[in-house]
Parts: sequence; C-alpha cells; structure tokens
Amino acid sequence: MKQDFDQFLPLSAAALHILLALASEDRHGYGIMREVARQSDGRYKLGPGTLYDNLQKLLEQCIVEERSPRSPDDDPRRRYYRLSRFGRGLLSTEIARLEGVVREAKLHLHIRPERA
Amino acid sequence: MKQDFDQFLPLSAAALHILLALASEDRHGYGIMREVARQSDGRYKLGPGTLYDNLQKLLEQCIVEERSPRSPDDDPRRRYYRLSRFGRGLLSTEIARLEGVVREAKLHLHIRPERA
DNA sequence: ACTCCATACTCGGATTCCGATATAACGAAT
DNA sequence: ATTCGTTATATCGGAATCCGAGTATGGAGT
Repeated sequence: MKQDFDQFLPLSAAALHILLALASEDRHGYGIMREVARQSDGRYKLGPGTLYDNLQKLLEQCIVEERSPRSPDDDPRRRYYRLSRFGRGLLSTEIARLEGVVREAKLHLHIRPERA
Repeated sequence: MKQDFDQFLPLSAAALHILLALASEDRHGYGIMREVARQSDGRYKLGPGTLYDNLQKLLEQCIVEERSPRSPDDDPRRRYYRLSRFGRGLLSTEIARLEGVVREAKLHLHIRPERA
C-alpha cells in the first residue's frame, strides 16, 4: 500500500515549515509561528493568514490532525496540532527530495563557508 | 557591500528549480523545462505559464539575464538565459538555508533509505 | 501532405500568500 | 480592580503566484 506522496510535493515554504515545526512536538497555532521564526532565526516569519490557510488545508488532507489538550490547566484557548503518520511520511519524502536538490546544486556552485 | 538576499528568500519551488537548471549551464526556456523534469525524475514538471511568469520576474530582479545565442546555426527561435552573479549568490544562499532545513528535519525524523 | 517535436508565448481561472484587523483571555503590575 | 503587554484564534480581501489549455510557427521525418 504505497501512498502517493508525490501529488502533494513539492511542499510550499509555508507548509514545509509548519510540518517541520510539528515534527519535534505537537504545537498550537501561535506556537507554530514562534517555532518557525526560531528555526529560521527570524528570517522566515509566518503571518496568521498564511498559517491558518495552510493549517486548514493540511487538516483537510489529513496531513495534520487536531489533538485534545494535554492537561486541564493548559490555556483553554489553545488548539493543538500534530503530524499524522501520513504527514510524517510526507515530510520525510520531501526532505529526501530536498537533499537531492542540495546535492545537485553543490555539483554546480561554490558554496562559501556559511556566514554567521 | 552585503547584498540582502533575504528579501528574495525563500525561493518558490518553481524559481528554485529554474535557477538550479541554469546553474549547470545557460539554457533556453524549453531546455529549462526539460532539465527541471530530468533533475526531478519527472516528478516536478514546469508548465509554460509558471516558467514564463517566473522567468520574467527573475529577469526584472536581475537574478537571471538574457544572453545572445552562441552560434548562428543555432535554432533562431531560442532565447537563452543565464544566472547573473547575483543570482548565483542567491541560489547559494538558498541552498545553504535548505541544508539547515534538512539538518533540522533529520533531528526529528526517521529518514528511510531512499526508494528506487 | 501529414504528423510529431521543438520552441516561444498568452490568457484567465484557481490557488495561495499574507498583512491588517478583530476579538478576547491570560499574567503581571500598579 | 484596572490596565497593559502578550498569548491566542480567526477572518477578510487584495495581491501575487500557479499552471494548464491554447495559439503560433518551423523543421524533420514518413
């Protein structure tokens, strides 16, 4: 039962970063925003429009699922999201694809030592 | 004189693949389409709409330049494009960014051995 | 003559992006 | 108790982008 990830790839930058933020742990929307900013050192910022557009679509596609809050002392406004099994596979596939892109690029570019 | 690549990043999938196709050699539009399909093993196909939209924008931003045909026996319909110096730096920066994404992802995913 | 491929390009509908804005509960400080 | 900054979810609508169908043409093969 091979799932066809291919029809979902390539992921948009927004979707990729959302899934990446969810790969390390389940998060609520606002937490995703902060994590995305953190992971990219503030260079890539997700606004609420892009975030919720994407989240809704990812939910419909069952790439991301909503999860119930872990404890009752948690802020009740929060809605938590997690990667589905399918979503995790999809992200892995996309990462493998990106590795290919990076490998290909390095054949043809001088990559300078990375800057601080 | 540090150029601010950051305002152009992240590259869309289309732009990234176009630049990648031009990294190895100068190409005309149709050649870019073929090269993109080849590099992705046919999984990512660029249609003419996306291609020319992107090419026009990349020209305006001086990321890509038009080049004169190399020899007069070349098919005269062809219009050749090449990466500008700026474009090459931009692509390098984007590739470095993607390496960071891949590195981050691998901390949290089991990447299966890549499929045939 | 016909068909297929190479090649460039336009068009318009669909999709996506994305900041401004709205709303409100929380925490801490006064 | 009030205020203030932050946390938090969500919508709206214009702008940007995607992207396939279609148009056009020339050359090569049969």
